[in-house]
Amino acid sequence: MQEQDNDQIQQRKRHLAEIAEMGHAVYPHRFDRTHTLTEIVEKYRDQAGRRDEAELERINIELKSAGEVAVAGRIMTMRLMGKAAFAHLSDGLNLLQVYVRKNDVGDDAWNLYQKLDLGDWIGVRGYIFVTKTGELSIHVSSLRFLAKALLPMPDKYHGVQDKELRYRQRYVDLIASSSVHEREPGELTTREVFEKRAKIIRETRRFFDERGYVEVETPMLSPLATGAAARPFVTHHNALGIDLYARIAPELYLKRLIVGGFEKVYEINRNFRNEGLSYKHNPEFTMLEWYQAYSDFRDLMDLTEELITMLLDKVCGMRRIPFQDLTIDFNDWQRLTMREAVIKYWPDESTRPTIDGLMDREQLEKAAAALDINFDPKLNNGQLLGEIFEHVAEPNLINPTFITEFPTELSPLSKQSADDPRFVERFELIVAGMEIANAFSELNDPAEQRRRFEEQVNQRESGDEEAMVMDEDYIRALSYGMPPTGGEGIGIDRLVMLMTNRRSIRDVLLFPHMRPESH
RNA sequence: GGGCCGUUAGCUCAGUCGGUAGAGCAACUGGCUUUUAACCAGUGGGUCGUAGGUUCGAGUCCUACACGGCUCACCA
Repeated sequence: MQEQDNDQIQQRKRHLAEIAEMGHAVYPHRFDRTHTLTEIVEKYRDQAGRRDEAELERINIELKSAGEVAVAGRIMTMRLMGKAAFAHLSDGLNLLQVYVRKNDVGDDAWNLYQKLDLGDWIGVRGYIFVTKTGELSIHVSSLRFLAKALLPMPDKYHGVQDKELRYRQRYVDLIASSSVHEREPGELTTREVFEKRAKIIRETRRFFDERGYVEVETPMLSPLATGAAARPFVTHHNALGIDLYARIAPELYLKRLIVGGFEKVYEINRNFRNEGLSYKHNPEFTMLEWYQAYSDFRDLMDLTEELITMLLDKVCGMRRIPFQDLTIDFNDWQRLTMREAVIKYWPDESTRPTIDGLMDREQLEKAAAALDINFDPKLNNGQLLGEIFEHVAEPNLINPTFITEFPTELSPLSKQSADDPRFVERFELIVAGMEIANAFSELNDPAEQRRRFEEQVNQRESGDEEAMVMDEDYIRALSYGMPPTGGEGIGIDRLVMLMTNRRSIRDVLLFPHMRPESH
């Protein structure tokens, strides 16, 4: 707006000045509606549609007798025909046509109408009718100016195609995508994506609330960044004179609450990780975590299936959903151990390792070499198996699959398997090649937890910046006794991606992180 | 960080062999009282991402940079 105004902006400013000269408030304070546009559209949907003349007349007499309504919205299209005009108003979700006729609104309103531009906000009063082409409309009797759009609207047919513009100026994307004509069948508008996102979170809360979980809030800023393997953002607290970290996970705080006697808690909130951006990574992302006493990871698998199928039923209305080129079938839940998955998806018969081989250093290195994986020789066996799994199996797991039997080295907060201490009681849920959930039977032995932390500290000292740090207070909490507990985290953004068929996490974040604009 | 692609009017996009910039929407003028990607006639609108270079001449070729997209790496 600082740079030189183009002809369209100048024109719009002129129009605004002329509206003011006509005596209208150019930024009025309120407008009383009887309905939202969506309410009208939904209420009278059955009346719309092409009909013969007599039938149409009957319907319109009936609609007119119902009296006037008052609605408001942003002007998305305008068609002027001499002394009458049509326009579409938008409430962001739905469009409703209005019909303005000079004879019916009078000269003042008609003159005002001449000064309106695409994108302006107006309120109208009038009665509902159906046009001869069958479109539900409002026959306007009076008109009120509500606010000006000083900047020109995007192409009404194609909307905003430039992804950078869509992410940086989401408001423009939201305006334009509500009326874009060119859309794949079933493709959601930007607004609809975020309505669905809200519904997913709402229904998730309801799910846990109904089951007696208590929603809690734990620190977003804390003196230690723990609970996950990731690099943190650092900030400084002036009054205390200490550095604080934006949390990378709420895990250890939530388990302290289990120690304190909460039996079931959950939290839906942001985590922050100072790492790269990708189609499935954003530096801040929304995580659902919950913990429940007297449960183990098997209970959590069942609950996860229940939660996600409930969300699909309510949000998508089906359990077989399209995702990019794939179809994901949420009626088909698989359970595989990590080693079984590696063997199942191993690409080449002649080099395929055995189940036992995947626990043997020499065999693991041979397997990694066969896959051309460049691995750090400092990796331990568990980490190497994890690498191999991610290369061979993860991208191939399309339908929801619980991967179990994680190596203990990869899982410093999980309880070991009762019959094989090389593994922990943990699963990850993989869908469409993405990690959606991660859960385990929580390690509640403070002595063993200390040993695991010490291993992490050693790894950190040998250069692994993502290894965990020692958390003495957490050990102290566990020393007061934590009952057997299961805990899980679900990446909400990725779940929203699946349920709205969006390939990039940026498409399910209203304001994704971008490099700042250079001016 | 590497590779590939993109950046032209407010928006969506063309631009041939290097020869001085095009369309649709939007805007402006006129016409039109049930249109709907309204229509008909006419008009205006450009530092071609930025900075250099090659050339008689660069939107077009070369180099660097900026921003973005995709992808690989990283992110267990």
